[in-house]
Amino acid sequence: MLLPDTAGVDLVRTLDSGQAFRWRWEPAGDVAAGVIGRRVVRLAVDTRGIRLLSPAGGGAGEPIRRYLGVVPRGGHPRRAEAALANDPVFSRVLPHTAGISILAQDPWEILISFIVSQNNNIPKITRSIERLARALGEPLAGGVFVFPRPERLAAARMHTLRTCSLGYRAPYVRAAARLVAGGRLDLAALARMECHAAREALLHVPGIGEKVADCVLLFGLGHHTAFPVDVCVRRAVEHLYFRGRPRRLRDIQAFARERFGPLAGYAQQHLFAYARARLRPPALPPA
DNA sequence: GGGCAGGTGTAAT
DNA sequence: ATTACACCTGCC
Repeated sequence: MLLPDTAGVDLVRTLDSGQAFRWRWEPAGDVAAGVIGRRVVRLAVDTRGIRLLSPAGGGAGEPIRRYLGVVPRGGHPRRAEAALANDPVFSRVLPHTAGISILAQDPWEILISFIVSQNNNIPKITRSIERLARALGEPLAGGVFVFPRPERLAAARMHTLRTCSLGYRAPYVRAAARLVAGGRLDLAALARMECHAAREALLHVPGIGEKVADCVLLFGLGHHTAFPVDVCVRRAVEHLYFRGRPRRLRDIQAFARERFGPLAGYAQQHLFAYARARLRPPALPPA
C-alpha cells in the first residue's frame, strides 16, 4: 500500500539522516525494516512516495504516517522545503538533501539514544542501541526486539550496560532511566510544554548538554524550533553563511533561531545532510 | 600501537 | 566569564 502524503519524501535520506538508529536496509537497498511502537514494519522506496509492505492491511497506516512526519499538523517536509527554498543558500543545499522528513519517534527511546550519541558516531550508536534492545528488550517476530522499557534499563546491572559498549555513558543511561521510571522526568509533559521550558528540564539530566537536549526536543518531543548544533551543522553554517569563519555556538544558535524560526529543525536536518555529503573536515596543516 | 573523532562535566583561569 | 582537559570505544 502506498502511504498517503509521502510523495516527495525520500526514505533513504530520512532514515539515514542520523535521527533514527534502528532501521536496517535489506540487501537490495530499497526496503527498510524497523520497529514502530510494538510493530515490525517494512517500508519500500517508491517513485510515488513510500510503500508500506508490512504489516499489510489493518489500521497500521495511520500511526506509521504519523511516525514518518507526514500528517499535516506535524508540519510536512514538502511544505518545509518550499519555505526554505526562499533562502538563496538553500538552493545549493536542497538538491543534495530534498525529501528529508523529521520522524516523530518515541521520546523515551530518543532520550536514551541521544545520551548514547554524545561524543560518539553513528555506527557505534547504532551498535549500542541494538545491543541494548537485544539484552533488555522484549522480542518481537523475526529476531527484532523492542527498545527496553525504562524500568528494565533502570534495574539493569552496570555490567550489562557496559556489555552494550556504552563506555562512560552507562551511568548516564541508568540515571536517566531511573528518572523516567520514577516519574521524575515526565517526557509527555515536556512535549506539551513550551520548547524553552522543556529544554531547561532536559539540561538538568546528567549526560544531557545543549546538543543532546536539542536532539531530544526535535526528534522525540515534536519541538521543530530546536536546532541541534554538532560539528557537521556548525561546519555547514560557517561555510554557507559565514564564509568559513569560525562562530561561537551561541551565535550559531541565535542565527538559526532568527533565520529559520519554526523551520529550524528542518533546516538543521538539511544542513547536517549537506555537510556529511559535501563538506570534509578542515584540512590538516602540511606536515 | 598511537592518533583521532565525537559532546559533556568539571576544574582551571 | 571563557577555556582545557578527561571520559570510552572503534577505526585508521
